[in-house]
Amino acid sequence: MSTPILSPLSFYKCLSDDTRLKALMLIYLEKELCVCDLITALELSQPKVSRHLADLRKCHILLDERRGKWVYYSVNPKLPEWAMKVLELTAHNTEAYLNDNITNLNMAKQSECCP
Amino acid sequence: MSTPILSPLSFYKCLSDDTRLKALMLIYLEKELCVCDLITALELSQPKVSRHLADLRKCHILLDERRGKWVYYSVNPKLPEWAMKVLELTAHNTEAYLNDNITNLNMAKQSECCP
DNA sequence: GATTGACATTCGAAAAAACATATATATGAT
DNA sequence: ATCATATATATGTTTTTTCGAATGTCAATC
Repeated sequence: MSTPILSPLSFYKCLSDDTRLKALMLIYLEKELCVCDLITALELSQPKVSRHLADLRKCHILLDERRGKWVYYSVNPKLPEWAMKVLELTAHNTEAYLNDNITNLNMAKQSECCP
Repeated sequence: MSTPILSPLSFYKCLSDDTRLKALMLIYLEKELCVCDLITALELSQPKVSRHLADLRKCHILLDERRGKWVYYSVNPKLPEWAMKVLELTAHNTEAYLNDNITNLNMAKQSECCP
């Protein structure tokens, strides 16, 4: 029954790293993504992506769900409304920042990573 | 004529420190504050406050204006609209986080720091 | 049950950020 | 000119964050 406590400071600390911010924006825009999608979209090593996703998970911004071999990440719908709106504003005003990654992601979706 | 470029990453890096986030929220809520107000409100040393204000100034989130002996800081009205809305959402949803500092600030305002 | 694929975690090093202290500058008053 | 006050910057140090590489775990398949 308790809503997860998310201090504004820990929220913004999560957004203050390039990998975390981009991963979060992509997941927000796509509703959910698996780790292999993000590795391709961000062009980063698997441990690096995984570590930053863990940060976002630990402060309850993201949820993870294993389905078979893959782990899917999505934005926690229980996020405070103000935080959700911040994500919305950011995602829709950072096209240039995300451009390359979205291109990579679309290519990833057409390949054979995850179903 | 050019609007100042503010990448989402550098914006959120500025918000990811306790001193900077609180100072920015207080300045946003009060329209403008001088350094001595912030020293009292945040209960921090002068160089520490000054250094973090400089960070916020350097990425164009804050403007500074000297009036006599005092330097007043305010939110840059040329901030991108999405960023301004993020400040609005944050300021009005972090009462508990700012509570003590607002109390301190009101006491500061009644004392003899700046006019 | 051994292996493979997808992902997570640990560890030590390197880089970045934050700190306290000292010093500099700018303004107004004496 | 000198001094006090308000603020900024510079410097050396400590703390935090990030990273790559290696290793561990879990589920599916052979």
